[in-house]
This record gives sequence, C-alpha cells and structure tokens, in this order.
Amino acid sequence: MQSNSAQPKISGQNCESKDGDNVLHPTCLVCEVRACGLCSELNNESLIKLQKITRTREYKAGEQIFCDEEPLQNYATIKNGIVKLTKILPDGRQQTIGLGFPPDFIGRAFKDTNSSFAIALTDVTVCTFPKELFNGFLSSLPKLEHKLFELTLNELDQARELMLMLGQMSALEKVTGLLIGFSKRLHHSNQLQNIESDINRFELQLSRAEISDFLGLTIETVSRQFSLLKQKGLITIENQRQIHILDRPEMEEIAGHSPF
Amino acid sequence: MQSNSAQPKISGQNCESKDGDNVLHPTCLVCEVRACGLCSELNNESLIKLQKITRTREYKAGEQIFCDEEPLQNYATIKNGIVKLTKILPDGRQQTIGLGFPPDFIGRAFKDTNSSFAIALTDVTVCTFPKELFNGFLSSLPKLEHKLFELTLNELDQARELMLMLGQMSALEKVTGLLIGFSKRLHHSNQLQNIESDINRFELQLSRAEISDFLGLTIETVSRQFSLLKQKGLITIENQRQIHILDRPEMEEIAGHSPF
DNA sequence: TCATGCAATTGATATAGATCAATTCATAGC
DNA sequence: GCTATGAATTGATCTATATCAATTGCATGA
Repeated sequence: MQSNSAQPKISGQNCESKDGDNVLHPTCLVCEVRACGLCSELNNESLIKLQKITRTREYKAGEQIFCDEEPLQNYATIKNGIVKLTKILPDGRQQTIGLGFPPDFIGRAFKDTNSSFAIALTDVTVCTFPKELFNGFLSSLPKLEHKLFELTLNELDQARELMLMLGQMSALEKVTGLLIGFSKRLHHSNQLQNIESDINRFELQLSRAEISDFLGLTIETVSRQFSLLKQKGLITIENQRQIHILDRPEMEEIAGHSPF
Repeated sequence: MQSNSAQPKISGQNCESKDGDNVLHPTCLVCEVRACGLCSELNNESLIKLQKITRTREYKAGEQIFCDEEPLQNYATIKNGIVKLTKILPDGRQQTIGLGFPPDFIGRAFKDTNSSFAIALTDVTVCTFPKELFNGFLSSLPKLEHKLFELTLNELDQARELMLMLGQMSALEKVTGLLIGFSKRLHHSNQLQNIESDINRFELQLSRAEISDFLGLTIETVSRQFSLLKQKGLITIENQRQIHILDRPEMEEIAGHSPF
C-alpha cells in the first residue's frame, strides 16, 4: 500500500497577492464549490483571510492524498473529482468507509492523525488548508466551525447508514444500494455546482475490487450481482463502468433505502 | 417495535428555582458527569443558564428514549446507565449503530428527526434539553458547540471503526472485539466519573439477540463464539452476562484493534 | 418444591457468499 | 491490425455462518 505516484501538482492562489490584502483571488472567484462548500458560509472579508492560507493541489487517479500513519498536515475541500476514504488492516483487508464528492471536506479536525487513507478515485483537485492555521480560523470564525460541524453530522449519518448496509443487507441489496446511492450523491454534487447531469446515467468510478472493499464482499460476488441486475433488465453497463439505471423505482425497492 | 412501557419518571431541576436566577442547582452540583460531559466546558454562569432548561429523566431498562419517526423533542446527556442506538428496517432487521455511556450526548443536532432509536439497556438517567432552546444555546455559547462538535467527531471515528468490523471481521473477531471494546468503553466512562472498576470484569448489558444485532450475526453464532472463547480459556462467563477476561493480550490480538 | 416461560446453548443441516480456476473482455503498446 | 496484460465475468466447489430444531439453564411465581 504505497503511494503509487509522482508528487501532486501544486498551484497556488497562495499567500501574498500583489493586489494587496483585500481582494478576492481569481481562484476563489471561479471556484467550482465557492457557493456550496465550507466557504459558502463566509462573507468576502473572511474568505479573503482564509484564501491566504489555501493552496490548490491536484492528484491523479490512484494517488494517495493522505494516509493512516503520518501526521496530518493539511485539511482540504474537494473542488473536483471523487475521493475514497478507506481503512487498511495489517493483513491487507480493507474497508472503504466513505466517498467524497465536491464540495466535501476531508481530514480529521482537531486531531493530528487520520485513522484512514484518502485516495483519489479520479483525477482530483482540492483546496488545502494547513492544519494549524485552519484550526485558528475555526476558533475565530464561528460560522466556519458551524458549517464544518454540520458537514460532520452528515458524514456521521452516512456512516451509520453504511453500518446498516454492511451488517444487515444481502449482496444484491448492497450492490443495488451502492448504485442508487452513488448516483444520488454524484447527481447532488453536480446540482450544487450547476452541472447538468442525468441521475440514471453515470460513470461508477470504482473498480470491482474497490466496490468489494466498500461493500464487504468479494470481486466475484459483486460481479455476479451486476450480472443479475443486467439479467433482470434493471441496468445496463458499458465499458465496465458506465452505468445506466433502467428501472430506478425497482432498484430503490431492492435497495430498501439509500446508504448515502 | 413499540415502546414497551410506562412513562419515564421526570424530576426537575427545572426552570424557576426559588433561590433566584444565579445559583447553581443542587442537581448540577452533584451531577455524576458535571466534570466530563458537555457541561464540562461551561463556566458557572453559562451552566446556570443551561440548567434552567434542563430536566432529569429516568428510564427503565428496555424503555425507548426516542425513536425513528417522531419529531425530536429533546437532546440529552447520559448521567447513568447504558443506551443503545439502533436502526430498524421495515422487515424487522435491526442494526445497532452504537452504544452510549455516561457522559455521552444523544440526539441529532440541527435536525428535527433522528434516524435511529435510542433504547435504555440498563436503567438510565439522562439530563434532557428541549431542542429549540438548546439550539439557541449552541449559537450563543461557542464553547458548548465546540465541545459537542468534538463529541460528534469521536462518534464518527467510532462509527468508522465499527464499519471496518462489520465489513471485514470474522464472527470470532467481532465477538472478541465487542468484549474488548465494551470493557474499554465502560472502564473509561467509570474513570471519568471516578468510579472504581476492573477493566477485565464487567457486566455485558446486552442479550445475545442484542449482541447479534450489533455485530451483524445471529444469536447462535454469537453463542458459539462465546463457547469457543471459554473453551480456549480466554474468558469466563457467569450468569450469562458477567464477563471475566482472563487473557486480555490474547483477546486483543484476536480482535486486532478495538472498535470503540 | 415444582411448573412455566424465556434466554442461551448445542446439534444437524442448508445456503449465501468465498475461494479457486478458467475464460472472456478491454485497453495499451507495438 | 495484432499481441500482451490486467480486469471482469463465469463456473465449480468449499466453508463460514445462517437456519431449523432440540435441549439445557435460569428466573419467576404458584
């Protein structure tokens, strides 16, 4: 489980802009998630302050954004792409504990280490905040802390839905639930960014192995459930990952409820 | 899944005390979790304000503290006893998503409904806060909100550990992990309250059915794992629930890591 | 003390999903 | 276009856990 890759590209709206101290940097002005992410609760003045400590970073699909052991340096919000959060046991077993879509926040607030890995599923762009400085901001901007708190509560709700799925659902229910949940989540993320999207057609950015690590199943079982869903005429799949949900009501019926 | 019981006993340090407005009520003065719970971050002045909206409530073992559907009326901190949080599917399947020990907070902040049930495992005493009033307090007392945020982050960490357990662990690992985790959690709660306790001897306040709902197993499988652990000489059980861990290192080795 | 009833254990069997083993499919490089 | 390589599918078998069925244990009340 090594980081499989070159250094991420760093490009900075960083620190001292020559325009002086009170201008919103272009990177924020055109930010995909300016209006819906953590920053959405900030007025211009606060945002200008926050902006000074941020950097934009890009990761290629498969790159590790942070890991288990090493002390956490940065928090981040996802501007673009999909991130998986995953726990890895010494013996190699792996449990994916969540997916991050724009404008999700990643990193464990108020702690020096994460207890999981964050890995880019697609090419990913994030906006990073150095840990110490960001913690300072949290204390001085109650609105920021409040927003982060709400995002955290949503994550907790999600984690608990996922627990229900992992503990009680059959393989078919799990796979169906993943498709329904992933599509909802992706569509929602797109809507927040005013990106046109069809909730029933999407690219499932996870390999079969990644899906099985998420659902607590094996690759083969996941594959068999996909075949079953195709056979039942509920979905079609092109190029392994391009999903088309044909009968959403029936799928939702099988999934019982959505895990996201 | 009905509430199986009489109305909980209500006793109030409530509202207008005759001593005037600026005295700490006796109930808070002798509170078991005054120093470690949500209130621990409040100075006397804030606590006096908060105290005015609180009520002490008692529930018998088995009673429902709140449920799934009905709009949430109150938040609470646990003063005494153990609470289980659980999700129930229409078809009767059930997944317990966490346990609450003193001084844990229960209830979903900033939302009108919980998406789970809270059920008293033992006789339980809680300190309740009416939702609306408490939300007002959160906005006006940043320290209170911050503390609640930290508690929520801990819960999220726990939920994710549990996901790892549900998705990847064998039956034996799950049962062992539960025993190790439950004992740690209980011992920790006792320590916070300066209650003497032996981490390796405790009453597991869950029926086999409740354990199986927690671990995503059946009653029979849970029972077999207990028998196996006894056979290996790692634990003894008296009266079905009184657990004595004989070889903690070996148990921790099997559990791999603790789910709490 | 004995019946009653529910919880836990233990045993026998069934099965969903895991594991092992070929194929088949898709993408990348030549 | 063709070959090589890893991913996905499909098939055959195995196994951990579920399910079904007694049996045992323990608490309650007559």
